[in-house]
Amino acid sequence: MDLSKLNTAQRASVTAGDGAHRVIAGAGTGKTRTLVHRVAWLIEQGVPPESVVLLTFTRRAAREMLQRASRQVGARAHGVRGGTFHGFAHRTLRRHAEQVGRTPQFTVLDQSDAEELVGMARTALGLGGRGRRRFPRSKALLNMFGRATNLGMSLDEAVVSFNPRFERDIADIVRVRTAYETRKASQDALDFDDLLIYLGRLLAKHPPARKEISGRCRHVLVDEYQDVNRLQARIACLLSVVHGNLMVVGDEAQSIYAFRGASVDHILDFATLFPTAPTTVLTHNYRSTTPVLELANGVLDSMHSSIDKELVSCVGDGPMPRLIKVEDDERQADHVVCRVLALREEGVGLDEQAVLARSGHQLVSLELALARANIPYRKYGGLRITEAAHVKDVLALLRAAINPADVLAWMRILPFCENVGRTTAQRIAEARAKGDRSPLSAMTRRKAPELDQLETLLSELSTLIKDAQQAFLAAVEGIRPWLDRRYDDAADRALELESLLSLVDRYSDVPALISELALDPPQRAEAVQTEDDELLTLSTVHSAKGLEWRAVYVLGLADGAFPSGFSIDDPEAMEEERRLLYVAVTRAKRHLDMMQPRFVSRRSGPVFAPSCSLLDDIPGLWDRVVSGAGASAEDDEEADEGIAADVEDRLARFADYFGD
DNA sequence: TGAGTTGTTCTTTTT
DNA sequence: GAACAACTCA
Repeated sequence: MDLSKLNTAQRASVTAGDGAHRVIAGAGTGKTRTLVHRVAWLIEQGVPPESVVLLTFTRRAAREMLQRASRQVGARAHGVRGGTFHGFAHRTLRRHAEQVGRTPQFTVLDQSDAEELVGMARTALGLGGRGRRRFPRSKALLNMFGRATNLGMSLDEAVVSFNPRFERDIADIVRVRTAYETRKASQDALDFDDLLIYLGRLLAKHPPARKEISGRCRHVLVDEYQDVNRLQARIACLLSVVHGNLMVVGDEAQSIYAFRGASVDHILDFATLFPTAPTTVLTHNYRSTTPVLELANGVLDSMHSSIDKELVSCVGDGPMPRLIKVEDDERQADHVVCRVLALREEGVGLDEQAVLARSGHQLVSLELALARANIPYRKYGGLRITEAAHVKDVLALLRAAINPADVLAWMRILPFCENVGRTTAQRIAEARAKGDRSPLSAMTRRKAPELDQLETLLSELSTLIKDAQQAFLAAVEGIRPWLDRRYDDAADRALELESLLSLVDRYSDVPALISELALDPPQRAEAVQTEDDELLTLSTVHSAKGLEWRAVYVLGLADGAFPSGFSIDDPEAMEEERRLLYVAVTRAKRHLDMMQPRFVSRRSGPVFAPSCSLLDDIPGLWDRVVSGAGASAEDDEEADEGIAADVEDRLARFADYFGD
């Protein structure tokens, strides 16, 4: 194996001996490369690949790393167990299901399943109703439960510290959670948080299970350690408790998941847990030019926390980052489209360019503009295919076929049939969950002949569970007549379902399909086949973590957009916004355009955004960026027209309001 | 009891 | 723009 291309610090991490080890790796300093070589080196030293566990933030990251490691040491690298904490927990719990009160066939609830189940528990307890004072919605409730578990605090504490306005409702909130737990147990399901909780509990409280599970983890490597929460940090430690080999890699300046309980404390306090553990710091940046890093360092300087490291470029000089003021979303989109095409002319391919935004919906106007300009793109952090209603329908069919206790699935598919509504669906679902196998059509009061069709379809599906592709095909065929009635764009949806078939063949059987899709739902864009191999990337900043492009555009640098309106009054949240900006700008290798609109779009319409506090707080901003030419003269004319249109618009509203 | 309509509220980032 | 509750009518 060739270690000569690594620098001293990287090599030290790669060839570190046994024990605990921490690597602090600034953006672009070859963190992934180091991990990849570490894995390869371990294998070359004779460590059995299946005793190495590589925990990453996304499954994509794990796949990529193992691919690269296999270039070093061959196919053996694929024997390494890798994936997300949730994926690892899922696989482990399948083997220990009985110990956590489930069967090995348990279902994994994704976010929306969990929300629905909380909603059912909530209404069943009579906590809906609007006559009474406001009670949190199911989404908010699930959020509270998640906060509590991921931070390792009680639900009471979590409500008091994060949702004090619901303090008076704590008793009821606790009741909902108890009911939710009961429902999950009775339908043999675990939600995302449960996967971590139960694995944590198993490791902490069942010594034989711990011995078995951790015994198989000779080396544990954790990527993006700055984004683990308390529960995940605990799991990482417990997994390595038998052999004592734990390597964590991260960058405290890139911690961007506080909203789900992540805390930099875990990487910062590593030395408290492992006093003798060495720390390696990677500081040489191989990704970006000096001007890009000057700006990144400026963002670091604007942070209040004491992150004390400057990135030094090993790439050299390049063009200055540009700050471009535009009028609004549309002008912003137009500018990006022009610039993307211009750079492409200069030889920067579409696949070397990316547009990043704070939230997914900020990309919408750009998508329209790209479509008009015929620029092919791929969007990350947008809709997942499993969020599409018709996909959920098909999956619900399959779920009901493999697990009759899956009340959520029944509640989704039963009302397809004419004369079956919520009430009937609920009655049937609960009866089935209790083991009642009488024919569906015998369980209603009204006549619902379509229930017989449904029953036939389900029994057909249950004979196909060993073959994910066949079963999916049959489910799509079976659901087609109902699609027409449910959706006015049924034809498009049917087409999309057919195109998903190619995606399904990577899963072995139906249970695998269901749980893998819940844990790692493909982006909707990924599912659609395109002939273009050169695609522009659109992404949220969160989903761009760990990636890099030659040219990067950061959208919506204005208070209310980036930073998010939710963060502006909260110093802690603003600190996270700064880290997000840091992540965004450090994705760029060479070209960086930051867009600052004067108006940001809200539901209620455009809102004037006088400034961007994130930029204002960067010391010496104007030494670090140049003011970009917003647009050509002819574009300015259009901008004037845009403003004139605004004035007209306002005048019309005034006239409306004052009753001219 | 199902089906369809209207009004209110909240609106981010992901496994 | 979606989720949810409350309403109406058959």
